Amino acid sequence: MSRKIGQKIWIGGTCPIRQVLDRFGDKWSILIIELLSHEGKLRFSEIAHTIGDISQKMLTVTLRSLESDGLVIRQFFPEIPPRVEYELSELGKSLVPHIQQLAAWGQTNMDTILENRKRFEEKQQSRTAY
Amino acid sequence: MSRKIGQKIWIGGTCPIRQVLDRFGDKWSILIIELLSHEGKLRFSEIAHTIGDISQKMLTVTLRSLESDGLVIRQFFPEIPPRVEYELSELGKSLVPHIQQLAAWGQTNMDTILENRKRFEEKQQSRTAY
DNA sequence: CAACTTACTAACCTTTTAGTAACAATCGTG
DNA sequence: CACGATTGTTACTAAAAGGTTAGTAAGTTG
Repeated sequence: MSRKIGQKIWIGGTCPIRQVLDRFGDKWSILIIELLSHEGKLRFSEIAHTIGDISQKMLTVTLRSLESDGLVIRQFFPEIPPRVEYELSELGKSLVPHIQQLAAWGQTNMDTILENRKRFEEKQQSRTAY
Repeated sequence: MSRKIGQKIWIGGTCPIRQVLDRFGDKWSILIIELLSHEGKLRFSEIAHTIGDISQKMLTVTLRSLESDGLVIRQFFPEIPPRVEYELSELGKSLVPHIQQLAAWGQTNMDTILENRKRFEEKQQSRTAY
């Protein structure tokens, strides 16, 4: 309603879409947020096992960045062996419904998209390039 | 409601969040969809100028993939010099509100996130690693 | 006492993504 | 006849993202 387009408002760090994409466009952040939204508190190894194919390094890095931005709360228990629990902050929780909407859209429409893609590839041969 | 978690349901290509992320997690797709949703029909060069810092190659590649998936309609006019117009399909339009919700969340919360991040970095020195 | 545990860190390597530069195609204009 | 206009393509290169492996701490179990 208020944001004007047409003359490079998109440049720089001010475009909200870019900001969101920069923050959450990586491979794991949104996945972890969704997982925590379902499961509440989880330990490091529980997250690792549930996701299955995330490397230890990427889990560490992603959790640390989520913690740094205040989306996830990390609670450390100085036991042996150590225990760490992660859960969503209120800020993190506030993002969840939007993610779920997007996921729902995906569930509804991804089949169509994949069909379109296949059909497009098939008729690539008869493409009018110019 | 129906999707169970806890045993690697997330693996593979079935998780809807992954599917959406795989499709739209790139640098330009969502930006272009948002732009077209505001401006309606746009020519290649108009998109390029409005975004400002996209390379010709990435614009070509991104538009082609959006077209292939049926999110964008490409209309080619065999003139000299050639003219091509892009606009959102119905499928593409159906995605827009979800993107805008996410953008709105970003506008509301990104400042907080950046503050959190700054504060986190500052007290990194006194971090209890173990 | 060796193996195992958890949640990491650090060094290194590979893969993916995006950017740059050069060129194509075609017609009208100077 | 070289040039510009428009929408691309192709090959090459740089940078970012992510994966692999090894190692650490310190106590518990066999």
